[in-house]
Amino acid sequence: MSVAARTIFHVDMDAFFVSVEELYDPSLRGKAVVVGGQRNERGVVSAASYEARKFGVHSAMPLRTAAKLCPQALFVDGHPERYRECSEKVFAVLNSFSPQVEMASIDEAYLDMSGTERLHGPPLKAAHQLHQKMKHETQLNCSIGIGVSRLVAKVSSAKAKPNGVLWVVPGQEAKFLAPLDVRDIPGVGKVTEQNLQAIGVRRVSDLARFDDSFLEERFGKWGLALAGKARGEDAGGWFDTAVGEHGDAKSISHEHTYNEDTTELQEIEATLMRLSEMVGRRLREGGVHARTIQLKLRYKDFTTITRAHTLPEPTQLDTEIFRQIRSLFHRNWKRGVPVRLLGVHASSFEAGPGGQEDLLETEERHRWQQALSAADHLRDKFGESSVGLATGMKGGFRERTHENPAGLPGKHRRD
DNA sequence: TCTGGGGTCCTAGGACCC
DNA sequence: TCTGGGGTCCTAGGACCC
Repeated sequence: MSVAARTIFHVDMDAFFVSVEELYDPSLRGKAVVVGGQRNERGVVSAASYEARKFGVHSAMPLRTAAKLCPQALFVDGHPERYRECSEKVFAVLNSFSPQVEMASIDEAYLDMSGTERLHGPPLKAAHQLHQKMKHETQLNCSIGIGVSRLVAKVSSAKAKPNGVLWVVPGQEAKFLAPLDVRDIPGVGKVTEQNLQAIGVRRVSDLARFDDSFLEERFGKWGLALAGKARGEDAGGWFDTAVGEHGDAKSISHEHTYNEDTTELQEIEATLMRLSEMVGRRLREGGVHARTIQLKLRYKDFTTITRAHTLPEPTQLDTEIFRQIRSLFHRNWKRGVPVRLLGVHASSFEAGPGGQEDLLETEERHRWQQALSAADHLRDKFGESSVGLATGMKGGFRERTHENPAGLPGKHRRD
C-alpha cells in the first residue's frame, strides 16, 4: 500500500543561542562560548559553541562543571527575547519556502515539501536554496535533514550537523538507521538506553531481532513505537501528526530556583505570588482559563514533589491561582526544610467559566479581569517589576487581595 | 560536577459511578 | 458480605526534548 512518499525537511539551527549571541557581540566568534549563566552560578548550560564542545561541554551540564572542563570559555547570560525574535525571522524564511511549516521548538522546524518539485526542484536542490536563503536573511547557519518521515528527517539533520544537508533517499531508511546508536532515536534517553542494553540492544539494527509484540509487552506503547521507528516510521504519538497540525499549548508554567535555598516564608510567598502572576498573565494573553493548578516544590536535597488541585470552574485570575498555590504549599511544605525551587503550573484548559455563577460573581470577575489587563499593559510599558500584587506589606497580601480588588492595579511597587 | 526552565506524553492507582 | 467490570476523572511521578 504505497501512497506517494512524503518529503519532509527537518531544519535545525546550529548552536542557535550561541550564534544569536555572536550576532550581538561579534567578538565571541570562534571562541569557546557557554550560554546560560555565569561560571559560578547555579544553573546549566543552555548552549555551547563548537569550540567549547571540544572540551566536553554540552547543554544541560551544570555551569560549574563546564567551567572546570573549559576554564577559558566565555560565559554569557541567555536572552530569550533575542532568541524569540530570531526564531520569528527563521520562521519567515521557512514559510516563504513552504506553506506547511511547523516550528517544533524555538530553533527547529518541520516542512512538508511534498509536491513542491515543480517550484523548488528535487529535494537536495531545494534544501541548498533554503540553506543559502537562511544564511542570507538571518546570518545564521542551519542543518537540514530530508526524509520520508519526521523521524528520518530529524535523525538525518542531526547527522548533517554542522551546517550541512543530508537526504535519506526513499527506501533507504532502514539501511540509514541500522548502524546508529539507539540513543540517536528521538525519545530514547538514558533510561530507555539502559533498558534496551539489558536485552542486548545497542544499535538500531539490534532492534530488528525482536518482533513488535515482544517489544510492546516489554516496553508498553513505547516499545511498539520503537519497533516502527527502527524502520523509519513516524510510529504513533505526536510524530504521526501531519506537519502544520501542531495543537495549542496544553499547559503553562513558571518556576524559580533560588540562588540559595530558603526557609523564609515571606520570600517564599512573594515568589509564589510572582509565579502566580506570571502564569495568570500568560493565561490572559492566550485567552484561556485553567482548571488545574499545580505546585512544584523542590527541597535542598533535590527531592521534588508536585501537588495539584482541580477547580470546579476554570480561572485566569492571579489571585485565584495564588490562593490555591498558597494553600497547596502550606499543606505540603515540611516546615523549616530549605526550599530550592518553587513552580506554578496551570493545565486542563477550558473556555471561560460557565454561566451558572450568579451575576454578582460574574461582575466581580469582570472587574478583576479589567484590573489585571491594565496591570499587564503597565508591565509592558514600564517593565516586569513596576506592578505587583504582592506588596510585602505587613499583615500579608492574602486579605488585601481578597478585600480590595478595585484598588489593585498600579498601586503597589514591589522591590 | 551538584544538578534551569519551559514544555509533552505516558503510566498507575484510587475514587466514584453505573 | 467475600465480591465483577468498564469508564471517567483526578493526582503523582517520571522520561524525555530543546
